[in-house]
Amino acid sequence: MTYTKVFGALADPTRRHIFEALRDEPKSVQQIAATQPVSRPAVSQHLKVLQQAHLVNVEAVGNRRLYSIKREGLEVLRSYLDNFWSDALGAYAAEITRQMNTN
Amino acid sequence: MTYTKVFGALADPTRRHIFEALRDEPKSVQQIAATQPVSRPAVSQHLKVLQQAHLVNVEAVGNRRLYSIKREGLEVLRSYLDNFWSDALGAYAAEITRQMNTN
DNA sequence: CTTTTGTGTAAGTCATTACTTACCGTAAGT
DNA sequence: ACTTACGGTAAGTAATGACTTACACAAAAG
Repeated sequence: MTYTKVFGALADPTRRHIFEALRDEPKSVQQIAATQPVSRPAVSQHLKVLQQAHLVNVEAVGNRRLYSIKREGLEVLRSYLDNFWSDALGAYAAEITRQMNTN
Repeated sequence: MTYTKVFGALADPTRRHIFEALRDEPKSVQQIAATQPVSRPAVSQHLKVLQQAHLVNVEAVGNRRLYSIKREGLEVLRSYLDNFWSDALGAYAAEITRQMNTN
């Protein structure tokens, strides 16, 4: 369920670009929308999805709302990768692991 | 573009389950379909998507087609995570890194 | 050779989604 | 107070997607 949210959030190119735009510094909705080819409400909707995936944080500052990267979402992703091979490590998984170390 | 394919492929729960079902050993379409709540053609279609995302391999063996995990897709994912912070590391990214090491 | 098994693909349907414009409330500037 | 700036939400639309059944074809079995 959480995986679905995170993968789904990053699956859309526009949404991924918005997410990446926040990497260097927190930004307001307008600041983000100015660099994106979609309307301002569209950006708001994307930010909502990113928020539900625990990929961004919001902080209301005066008139504006500053969005920033939140670690939690990406950590879910990393744990998926880390757990993929370790869970119930069978013969085939071991074989793959061997390939990973070899190549 | 590649990111879109991989994230999109793993965003669907059914497709993710199919992918995970291949972790322990290669399986035929029927073997997979037997454990999944969707029809056999649906599984075929999911496998096609996973293939295009470089997440699975196919090998025709006699009558059947054995699907197996392919490393490439997940490696794309891992590199996305790894490059996320390191690319154009700004002040804010450094701050996040500090948080990651602190918490 | 005929039948069965295994799988991909076509076509159609229903739900989801990414987008737009229009509208509303709230905070800041004059 | 009035106006402008900021941003969330509603409503509608066009595209995408996940699923089904029906069909086609190759390999295995009889």
